[in-house]
Amino acid sequence: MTKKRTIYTIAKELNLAPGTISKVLNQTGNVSDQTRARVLAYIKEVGYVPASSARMLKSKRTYTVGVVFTEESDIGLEHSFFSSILQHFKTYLEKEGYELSFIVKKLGKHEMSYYEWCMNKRVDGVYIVVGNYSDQGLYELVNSGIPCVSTDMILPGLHTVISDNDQGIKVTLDYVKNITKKSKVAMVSGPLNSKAFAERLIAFKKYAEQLKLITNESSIVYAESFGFTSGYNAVLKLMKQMTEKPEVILVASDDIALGVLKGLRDLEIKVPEDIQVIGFDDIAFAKHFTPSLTTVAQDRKQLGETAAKLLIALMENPEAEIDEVVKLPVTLIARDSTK
Amino acid sequence: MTKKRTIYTIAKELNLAPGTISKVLNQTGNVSDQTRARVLAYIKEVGYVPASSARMLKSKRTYTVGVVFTEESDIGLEHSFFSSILQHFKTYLEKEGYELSFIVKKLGKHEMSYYEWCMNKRVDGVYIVVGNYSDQGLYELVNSGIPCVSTDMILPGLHTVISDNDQGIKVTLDYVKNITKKSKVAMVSGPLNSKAFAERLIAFKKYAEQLKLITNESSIVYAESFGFTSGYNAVLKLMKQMTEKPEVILVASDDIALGVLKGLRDLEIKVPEDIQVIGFDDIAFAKHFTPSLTTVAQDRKQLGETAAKLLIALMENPEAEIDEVVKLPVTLIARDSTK
DNA sequence: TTGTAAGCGTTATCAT
DNA sequence: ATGATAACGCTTACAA
Repeated sequence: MTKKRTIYTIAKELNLAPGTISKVLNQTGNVSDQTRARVLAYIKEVGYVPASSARMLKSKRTYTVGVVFTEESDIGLEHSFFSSILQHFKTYLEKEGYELSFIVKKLGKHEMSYYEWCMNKRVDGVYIVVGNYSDQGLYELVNSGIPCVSTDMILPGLHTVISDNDQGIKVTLDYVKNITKKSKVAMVSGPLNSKAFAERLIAFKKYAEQLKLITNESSIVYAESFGFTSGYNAVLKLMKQMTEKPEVILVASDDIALGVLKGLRDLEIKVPEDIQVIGFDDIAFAKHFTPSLTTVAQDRKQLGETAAKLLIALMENPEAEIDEVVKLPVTLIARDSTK
Repeated sequence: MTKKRTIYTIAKELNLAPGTISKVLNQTGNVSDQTRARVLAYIKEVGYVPASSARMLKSKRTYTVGVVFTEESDIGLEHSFFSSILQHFKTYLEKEGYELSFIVKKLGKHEMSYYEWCMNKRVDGVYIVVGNYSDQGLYELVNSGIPCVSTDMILPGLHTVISDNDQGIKVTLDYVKNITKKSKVAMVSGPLNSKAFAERLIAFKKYAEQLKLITNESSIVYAESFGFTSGYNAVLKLMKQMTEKPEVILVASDDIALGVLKGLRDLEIKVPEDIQVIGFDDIAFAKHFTPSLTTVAQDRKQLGETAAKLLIALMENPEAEIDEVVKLPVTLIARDSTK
C-alpha cells in the first residue's frame, strides 16, 4: 500500500502550493502550461486521486443519483423489464460522469425516509425506476425540490418517461381487427396499482368499443401480481368465467403472458389456432418461448436514456421548463402466437 | 425547502456545543440522558441528517462497497442468475448498514482504473459479481490490499464464494447412470474463460470416465457466449458432429440449456423421449419452460449472503484468517427434461 | 457532563 | 502565475 497523498503532500513534493494543484485538477484559474504539465505528469506517475468526500463537502455537487427500485414481492433486480431500463439509464448516466446509488432505508444505525437519505447523501437527483402509489415516502421526496424522474409512475411534480400505452393498445386492436380478422377479445390485466397496467386497461375498453369488438363483463380478468404464475392462474380463471370463448387474449405484460401461454397449453387450447395471445413489453424471452409471443415492444433503451437525459437536464438547471410526461412510441411485433 | 442544518446550527438552537450533538449522534462519550433525549427529539422533529461526506472525510470509514459487474456482451443487470445473487448480496449488506456503488470507469472528467476509483471513493471493500480473467485492472485491485470478495472468479488473494461445481456434475452423472439408466452422454459447455464453466467441464470429463459413461472427442461442444442463442447454435453443431447420437446432454448453464431445448425441438428431437437435457443454475424460467428443465440448483441466496458476510468480516478485520475459497453445495432438481 | 478546538482534504477567494 | 487562507460539516481529544 503506497503512502497516502493529498494535494498537500503533492504540493510539497513539487514545491508548489496546494491551491495550485487544485487549480490544475479542476482546470480552473490560471496556471502556467509548464507547471500544469509538471503537476499532471506527477499525479499520473504516483497515481494520485482526489478524495471525493472532501470534494463533495466543499463543492455541494456529488454527481450521484439515488435510485428507487421498489421491490414488489422481492423480484427487484431480477425483473427483466425494469432491470433492462435501469441498465440503459445507468450506462448513459455513467458515461456522463454520474454515479448511481440505491436508496436504502437504513444507513449505519439510522432508519430513514427516502428524503432523509437523499439529504444525507446530498444526491443531485433521483430516479424512480419502479415506485408504488401507496408509498408515502415517495410523495415527500417528489415534493422536496430534489430533481426526480420516473419511468413508471405519474405524479404531479414528477417528471416521467413512459411508453405510449394508449397507442400500443390501439395498434394492437387495429391489428386484431384488420389483420387477424377476429372480433371476440378478452384481456388479462395486471394489478392496477401500476399506472401502466391501468392505462392499458382503459385503452382496451376504449378501443374495443370504438372498433366494435366483442367483449362483456366476463372478458377481463386481473393477474394478482407481475409474474408468470399469476398469469397462469389468471387465464385459468378467465377461461372458466367466459361462457363464450375469446378468439384473442391481450395480456398486460409479457411476464404475465408467458404464464397465460402455459395455462392455455395445459388446458389443451392451441395457440394461435384456437386462441391468439398478444403481450406487452417484448422481454428477451418473448421470442424464445414456444410459441413465440406477439407483443408490443417498448423501447427500453430509449426509455432509460431519455430518463437519464431528462434527469441530467433537471439537475444542471432545476428551473428548466420540461414537459412532465414524455411518451415514447411503441411497436407491435408479430410472432407465432398470432396469425 | 427547509433551511440547511448542521450540528452547529442545531447546537446553537439548543444552546449546546456542536461536539455534544456529535456525541449523541454517535452514541459515544458522555452525555446526560436528559440532553440526549432533548437532542434526539429535536433532531427528529426538524428532520436533521448528518452529511455523510463530512463524516467520511473525518472518520475514514465510508460504509460503501464497490461492485464490479463486468458486462459481458452488455447483458449486465439483465442476466438473471448474477442479478439474483447481487440482489441477495445487496439486501444483506444494506441490512447491515452498508451501501453499494457500482464501480465505473469514469468519474467526473477522469478515466480511472478500478483501483483508482476505489481509492477515490474510499470504499471499504469490493464485490466482484462477474469478472473477467483478461481484465488486468482486476489483478491490480485484488492485490491492492482492499478487501475483495467474488462469486465468480478464483484468484490468489481474492476471497471467493462459489458453488461446488465438481459435486454438481458428480451428482448429475450419478443420476444419469443410476436413475435414468443412460450411458451415452454429451456436454454443451460455456466459454471457458468463466471459471465455473471450466470447472464443470473438467468434472464432466473426470466423472464420465470414472462412471464409464460413453463419450468421445465429438461429444463436447462449446457455446460461444452465455445466452439462449448460443445454446441453440451449439446444439445444432453438436448434433451434426456426433455420428452416434447422445442419450443425455449436460449443459453448462440454464440460459444456454433453454436454447438447447429449443434447438432440439427444431430438429424434431423429442425431450426427454429421444434425448434428455440437464442444465445448471436453476434460473426462474427453468421450471416454466416446456419441457421444464432438470437442472442443478445453485443456492443464489446463500451465495449472495455468504459473500456479503465474508466481505463484512474482511472489512471489519482485514487481518482475519478466512479460507480463500468457500464452496457451497448444490442440488439436482429433476423435472420433465429427464425421466 | 459539557464546551473548545484541531484537524480531515478539498475548493475558492484573496493577496502577492 | 502562484501562494495563503478561510470555509465545508463532521469527529475526537482535551480542557473546563
